[in-house]
Amino acid sequence: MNNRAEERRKQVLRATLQAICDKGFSAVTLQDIADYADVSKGVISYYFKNKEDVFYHLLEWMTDRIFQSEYAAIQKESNAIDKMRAYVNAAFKNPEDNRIFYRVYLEFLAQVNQNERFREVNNTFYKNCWFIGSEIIQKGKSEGIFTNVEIESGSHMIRALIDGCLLQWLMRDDETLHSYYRDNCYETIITYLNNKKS
Amino acid sequence: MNNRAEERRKQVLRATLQAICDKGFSAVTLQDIADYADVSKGVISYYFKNKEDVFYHLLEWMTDRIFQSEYAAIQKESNAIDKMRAYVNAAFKNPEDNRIFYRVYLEFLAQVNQNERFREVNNTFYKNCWFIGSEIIQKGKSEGIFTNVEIESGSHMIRALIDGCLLQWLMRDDETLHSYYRDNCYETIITYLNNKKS
DNA sequence: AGTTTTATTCTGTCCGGTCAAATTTTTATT
DNA sequence: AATAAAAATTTGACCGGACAGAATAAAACT
Repeated sequence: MNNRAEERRKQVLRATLQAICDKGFSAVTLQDIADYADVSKGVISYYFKNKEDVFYHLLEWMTDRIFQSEYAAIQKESNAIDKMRAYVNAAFKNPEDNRIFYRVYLEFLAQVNQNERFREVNNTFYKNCWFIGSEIIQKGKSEGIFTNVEIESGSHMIRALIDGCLLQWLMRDDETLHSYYRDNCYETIITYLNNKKS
Repeated sequence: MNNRAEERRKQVLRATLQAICDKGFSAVTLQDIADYADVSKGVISYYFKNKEDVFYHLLEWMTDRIFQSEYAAIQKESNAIDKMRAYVNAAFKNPEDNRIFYRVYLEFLAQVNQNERFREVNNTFYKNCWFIGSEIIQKGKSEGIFTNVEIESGSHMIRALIDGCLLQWLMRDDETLHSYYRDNCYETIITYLNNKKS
């Protein structure tokens, strides 16, 4: 069935994610992916054009999952402050899985300069992130807060801080820092959004 | 002479920097480095233990240069606000060269999980960055400003925002955005540091 | 001449992608 | 339902090419 193909593809992508996390982007071979997925090498070529194609679809799948999860989180809340909290929480949720995700995402980021298709996927992801930020700021403005923040640049700065915090957290191999960065990230953003111009 | 050796090493490192920027970390071969440096492959083996050793020394050299340049910049200024401005300016100075630098630095960051020595170099770099942030916040406190910011977490957030902005700037291939990110990064940090707790 | 430095060649390893054969699944026929 | 035929999927051996590092040769310097 068509279903089988879809299942296999997912299986290969999940295997690739784990393989990259363990061995690093450039060290992963087709054989590694096949081993992690418990299939033979030929299966990968059967369902994907080539290795680059596997990576491309993995990046697409990952960034889409991150966005969907973050967007769903803010939609559950009704006011701007809660939405902001939910946004940061979503970015930092699930420490163990998240670490794998962002570790691999970072490897992709490094590849973006060498690969036009990766760049396009990432640009879409950025636009989605900024969209979330814009929605929150706009909601805040409609509530009479966040009055001194520009929507566009504000949404850029929000994502910059989230990414910067995630990066630092990723680089410091200490699980206790997870909530530290999550909470400080949130507090810092709120302070920035709430600023009263002097 | 010893001098000649030092010169050759620098030459190889500079070539490696350029090669990684053009071709990507994992694609760079010893032959590439030799070609960029206008020497033969043997030279590299003569001055470095192996390819990984070249990369290690390059990372060390790069992160040290970034720190030295940023630290020198804040020392030229006398008050906290000016220091902060100088810090951000230093991080964003020299768009073209900087792009190469940070592009390659990003590739190293992605490798950090696979390489203990890289991780150590980067940890040192982070500590240096946080040190700069701490100095600025402390100076501010001694001037009676930045009163509501903790020194440690504040220095973490400052670097997180700088890195996040640099990352976004790097990913968006538009030279006009350089001053946009530099200025917004600075404004956002100052807003955060100056916050009046309600 | 002897030593250091540079250039070239060699060698063993590994990898991505292919493909023909084997296996499994689906469809058609009786 | 049983069987046969066809289609889809899976396998792993294989090939050509690329690379790191070693070995060797040549040149430059002292």
